[in-house]
Amino acid sequence: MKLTEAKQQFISSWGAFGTHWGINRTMAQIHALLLISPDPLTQDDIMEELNISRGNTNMNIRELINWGLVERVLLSGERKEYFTAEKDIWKVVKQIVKERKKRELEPMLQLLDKLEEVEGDKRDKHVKTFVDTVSGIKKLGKQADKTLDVMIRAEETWFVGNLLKMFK
Amino acid sequence: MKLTEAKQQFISSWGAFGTHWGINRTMAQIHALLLISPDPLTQDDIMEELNISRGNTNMNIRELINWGLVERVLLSGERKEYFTAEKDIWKVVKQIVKERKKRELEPMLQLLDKLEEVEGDKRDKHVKTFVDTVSGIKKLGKQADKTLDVMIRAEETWFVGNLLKMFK
DNA sequence: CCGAATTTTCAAAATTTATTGAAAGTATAT
DNA sequence: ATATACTTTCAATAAATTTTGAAAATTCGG
Repeated sequence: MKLTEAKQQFISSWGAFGTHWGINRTMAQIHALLLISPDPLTQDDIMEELNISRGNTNMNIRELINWGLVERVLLSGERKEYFTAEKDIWKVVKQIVKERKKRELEPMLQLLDKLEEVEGDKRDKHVKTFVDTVSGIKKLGKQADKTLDVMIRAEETWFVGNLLKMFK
Repeated sequence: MKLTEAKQQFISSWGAFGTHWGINRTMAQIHALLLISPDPLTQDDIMEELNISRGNTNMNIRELINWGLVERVLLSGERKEYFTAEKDIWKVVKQIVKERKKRELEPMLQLLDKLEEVEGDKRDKHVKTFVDTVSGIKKLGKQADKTLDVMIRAEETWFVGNLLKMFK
C-alpha cells in the first residue's frame, strides 16, 4: 500500500472511530491528519488535505485545542499560525481520559449522590430497586474515578507493565 | 426528592450520558427505565412511560437485546412479551466493554496491522511519522485489548480490590 | 385454520447535528 | 494610519440520525 492511500484510510477510519465516541468526524480527522504529519500544518493545509471549509476547520481546531490534543505553533518569520498534535499516544489517551472524566463522569457522580437520597419507604420495591441501582452505579463510578486519577498520573511503561502482570 | 422526579432525572440524564458514548438517547433511556424497574415491563409500558412510538420502542429494545443488556421474559399465562435488564452493574459494564471491544477495538487493530506495512523509505520523514504513529497506537491498543479480556473475566470484588491496591 | 393480539418493518417526517461561506474582526508590517 | 494577511463568527444550508405510525408479518388460543 502506498503512503497516500494509507494516510487516507487512517484519517477516514479515525474519523469513523471518533463518531462512536461522541467526537465529531471532522475533529477526529483533523486530529488524525496532525498525528501523522511530521511538521506543523496551517489551517489552509488542513482545509486542502481534508476538503473542508474554513469555518469548519477553524472550529474543530479550536475544539482540539480545548481538549488539549493540539497546540498552536508560531514559526519565526511566519505570520500564519501552525498547528501540531501531541504524538505520544499514551499522553493523548491520558489527556482524553482526563477531559472525559471531568466532563462526564464527575457530573454523573454528583447527580447520583442527589438521586440516592430519594424520599420513600425502602420496603416499597420501586424505591428499593431505584436506590439499589443508583447506589450500585455510584459505587462502581467512584472506583472508576479513583482508578482513572491514578492512571492519569502514571507512566506508560509503569502502567502497562503492572497492569499486565496483575492480570496474568 | 420524590421517586417520580428522581426516576425522571435518572432516565433523562442516562439518556444524555448515552449520547456522549455513541448510544442513542432512546436506547439509553429504555435501559435506564428497565434498570430501575423491579419487575419486567412490556413494550406498551415502556412506550407509555417514555412517551415514544411503538416502532421506536421496538427497535431500541431489540438493539438492547443485541447488546446483551436486556432479556425477553415470558410470563406464564401471558401472551405479551416482557423485558428486563441485568441489574448487576458490574455485569452490565463488562458486557458493554465486551461488545465495544469486538465492534470497535478489534477492527481498528486489524486495520492498523495493514497500515503499518505501508511501502516507502523510512528515511522519508512522512513515512517515518506515519509508521511510528500507527505502531504506537497499535501497541497501546493491543495492551488495552489484553487488559480488557482479563477484566471481562474478572469478578468485581477481585477487580476493584486489586486495582485499588495496585494504584496506591 | 381463523381471527385477534402482538410484534416487526420501513418509508416518510421530524429533529438534531455538522458544514459552509461570506462578513466581521484582529493583528502586523510598513 | 492603512493596507493586507489572516482568524473567527454565525446565520443559513446541508447532511445525518432519530422517530413516527400505519401496514405487513407473525404468533397463538380456540
